[in-house]
Amino acid sequence: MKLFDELKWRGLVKDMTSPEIEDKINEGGLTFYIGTDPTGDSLHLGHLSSFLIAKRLKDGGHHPILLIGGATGRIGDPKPSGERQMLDLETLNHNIEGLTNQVERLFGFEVVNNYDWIKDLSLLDFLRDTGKYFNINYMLDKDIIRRRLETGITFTEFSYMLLQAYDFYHLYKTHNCRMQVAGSDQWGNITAGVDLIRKKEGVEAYAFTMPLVTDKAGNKFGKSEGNAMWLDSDKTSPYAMYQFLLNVEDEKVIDYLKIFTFLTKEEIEALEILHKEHPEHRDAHKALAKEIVTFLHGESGYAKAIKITETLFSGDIKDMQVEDIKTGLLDAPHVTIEDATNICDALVMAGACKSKREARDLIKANSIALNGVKISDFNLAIKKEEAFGREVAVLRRGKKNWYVLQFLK
RNA sequence: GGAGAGGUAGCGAAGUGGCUAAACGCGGCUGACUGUAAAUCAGCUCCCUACGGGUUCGGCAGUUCGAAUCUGCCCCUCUCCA
Repeated sequence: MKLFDELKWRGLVKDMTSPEIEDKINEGGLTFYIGTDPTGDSLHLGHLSSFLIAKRLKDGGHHPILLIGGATGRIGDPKPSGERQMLDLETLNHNIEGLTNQVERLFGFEVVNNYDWIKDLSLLDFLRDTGKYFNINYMLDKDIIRRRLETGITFTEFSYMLLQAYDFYHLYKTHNCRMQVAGSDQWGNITAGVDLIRKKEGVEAYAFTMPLVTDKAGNKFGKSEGNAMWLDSDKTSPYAMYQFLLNVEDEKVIDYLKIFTFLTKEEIEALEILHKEHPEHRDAHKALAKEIVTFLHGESGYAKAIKITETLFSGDIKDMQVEDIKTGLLDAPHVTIEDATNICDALVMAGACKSKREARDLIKANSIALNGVKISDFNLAIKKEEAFGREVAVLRRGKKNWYVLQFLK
């Protein structure tokens, strides 16, 4: 299968600026870029799909550049819901460093920072040399701007598009970068860049977008309990990532295999058959979780995730040995307590609840288990002699939230 | 600068003097059912060391026995006009 057809098959192509892109992609040798603003110090699962496209293109003989928006990050890309909170310089620099290290480690892309060329751009030059190429009506016609006109948009965010267009132009001039790849929400910004290059240089640049990856309900994919699933193992453990992927909706798992893994068409189609015949075996889910966790955290990270999963889901915790519990719950929050600590206090200390009131609510709702046994008495004292090996007790909130209580020696 | 509309819990949205800690929907948490899925059904969802206490309806100051609801000033948003 040719590279472009493969991208199509994986559902990674939404809009293209030109049909020539198909040939360009199949030929190889193109320098292209993807961009991200340093809004966090790690990428998350929502970023991964477009970075993997870049990886696929790289493996197909193209040259990827990652642009980190040190400058554009100070402005904020307009989002539908309203103005962004501006980040201070210290946070941005911290984030840029984190992202750069991560991308170099995971993907091996060349990394550039647009602050390096935008910081010295004079306002007057910018307005004359770039602003003059953009009619306001053209800008107002962009989908994201149109939507924001209802609720309002500052001049600052309105200008974002011009900076991104300028970035593309700059990379064309300095790196002979001819193509940009992004999520579909970036369509307005990237076509602005394509137009700028054409107008200023008379050169055809290319761009294509990928569909936004969503869950079944149409929400952005990659959030658990409202938090992003980070690619950094310090922020989201291999186990947490593994579990998140294992619990993906049945209807979406095959789509995700195409988008997020390097498994071949044949391998994925085989998994699809297995999945249809025995959804309860979750072969597709396991493959998805294995591929991604191994890509991000290596064999050892994957092994760790599996080990913990086996500890927590393959039997009754009551029958476990101390050592298994210790290793199995390595990633869970740990807290040290005294003998006979009250259950509500322990729940708060462990971070399972925000207050004792909430602790009581959860106990009333039959949601709390101590050492595998449901609790109904909120005056209960957690005793050392009932603990595993007289040193470790285990709290569980709901089905999947575990907390380790370590007794003082 | 002028005229009008509006700011209610994470979000959307009722409520226009006491029965309101504030309907309803979404989201979130939890329980049941399952396959650690989805769908469905049920409970919880301002805060708290609770048969109780504390703080809310953009902000401040008033009117009143009593205010999210009335008055004044201020801040913010939207629409139209300039």
